[in-house]
Amino acid sequence: MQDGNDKKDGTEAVKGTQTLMRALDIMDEVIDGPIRAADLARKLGMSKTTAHRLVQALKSRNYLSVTRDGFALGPKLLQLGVLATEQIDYVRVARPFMELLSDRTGFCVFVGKREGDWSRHLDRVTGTQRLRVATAPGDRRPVAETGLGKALLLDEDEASWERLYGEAKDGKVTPAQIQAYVVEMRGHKARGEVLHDSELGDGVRSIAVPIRDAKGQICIAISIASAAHYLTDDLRDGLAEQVMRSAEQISAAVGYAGPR
Amino acid sequence: MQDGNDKKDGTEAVKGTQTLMRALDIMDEVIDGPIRAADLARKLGMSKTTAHRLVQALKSRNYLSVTRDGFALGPKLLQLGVLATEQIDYVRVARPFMELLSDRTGFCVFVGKREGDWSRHLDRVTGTQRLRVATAPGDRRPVAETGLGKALLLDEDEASWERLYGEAKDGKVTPAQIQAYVVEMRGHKARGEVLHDSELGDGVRSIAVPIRDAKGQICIAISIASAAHYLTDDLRDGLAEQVMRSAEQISAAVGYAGPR
DNA sequence: CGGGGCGTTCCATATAGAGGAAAGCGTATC
DNA sequence: GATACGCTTTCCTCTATATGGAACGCCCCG
Repeated sequence: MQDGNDKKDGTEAVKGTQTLMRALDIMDEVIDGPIRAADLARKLGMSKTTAHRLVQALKSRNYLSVTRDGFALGPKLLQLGVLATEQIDYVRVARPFMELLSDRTGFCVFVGKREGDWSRHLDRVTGTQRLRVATAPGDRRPVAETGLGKALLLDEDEASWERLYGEAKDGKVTPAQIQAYVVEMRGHKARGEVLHDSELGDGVRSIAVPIRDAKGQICIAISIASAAHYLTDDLRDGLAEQVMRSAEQISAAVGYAGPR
Repeated sequence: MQDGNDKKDGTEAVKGTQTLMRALDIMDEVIDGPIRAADLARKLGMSKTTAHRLVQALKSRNYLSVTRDGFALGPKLLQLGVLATEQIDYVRVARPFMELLSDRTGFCVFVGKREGDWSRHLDRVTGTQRLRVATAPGDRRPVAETGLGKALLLDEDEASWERLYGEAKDGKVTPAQIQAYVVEMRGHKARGEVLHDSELGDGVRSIAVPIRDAKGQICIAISIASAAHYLTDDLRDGLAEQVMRSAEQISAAVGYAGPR
């Protein structure tokens, strides 16, 4: 967080663009629902004249539309939204955050997406630790039995968890095992984070968190992984916190605006 | 087409917003895919400095993102796109165009959307003619057997046409009838317009055309309707032309950007 | 090494945009 | 029906703002 180009606070960033910035401020206000020009002027501390001029300009370009109770988001945004969806590359967006997370924690970092009943590894950043987890981009595993996969499932209902777990185990599961799995998933869901110990007996442990797109849907997931030996219980909370923060940042970067 | 707020040509509209307009021009260029700042300056006839400043400003607000080969649409647009989708009210957008169409043709104008295997009438404008078609907003009919419904089906495959037609007729159809229906629908699809004579024996005839959203999908349909007595064969082409033009305008107004 | 492309910074200038004032309009209030 | 309020819209003046030229650092290519 020591680099200076944060824009958390909001307003000052590039100088020499007052008009543009004010117009974009207007867009931000309109996000919260239709609003009248006079209210915009008040809220944003500009004259009615200015608000009016900007609003008219945005309307003329279809960024805003006029409704009975003020200005609302316009049709141009529908078009841009669809095109942006096509242009955005989740992996590329996630990359810098993965590197940051790896730098801070030292662990390997992975991202993956769901493909039907499978989880596909899309990218990884090898950490600084000697021990590396071997899973390579492109690998596919049953979605119910990896940390990344379980994070991708957090929005599913319990029936799906049961089905996918059963299928991952090829049907060789007892009702008690299924029940235990569901209980475990409930816990993950409640915390918004998955702690997973590999069932392959290789002692690999991972912490995975889902990433949400602009629609609020889980689109990919991020995880850190290492030997359980390194990823110890007392480190767990701190690390989980960091992974979740990274996930939140990536979610924001792909357009997620928080639960609404 | 005599109203003056067209913006086909492009640039001049509201004065006193050069900066904003230039920034939006940049957005329009970026729509066509990633582009570098220097190219933007050339294409839009501004100095590199200006292009740079605007692009940085847009990036700082996440309207643009940086990629290997230039600037691309940013994540903010994903968010705005989703929200705009929620805020948009197709009926309200369509209303003025419906009134215009009714004024010009004198016929009743309807819009409706698909609900599963049904077609739901959403709004209507009563024309100037004495004869009025009684279908009221809220009415629901099998999607395969109304003009509006058939327009909503133009993107479906032939298997769906067969199924829906069969279900609308409650299974009481001969293979020959089904075949005739499919052939008829093929014709409608090719022309992008549906001419429909009511099967209720009330002599009602309609011309319906689909309206597309930003994703290119058919979201609603518009139709004009009257007694076959008024909506005669020699009027048909001219009227169909007008309905299609209205549909195109509404499509554009809800974000449709043409086939891509 | 030198040339051409790009992104970025600096600065003096003109001009674009801010905001006050006031005119239309529609809707509430009495 | 008269008066008042709030919103939109237009006009106009002045200066803060955005502009573009010049110049720098960087990378790639020949």
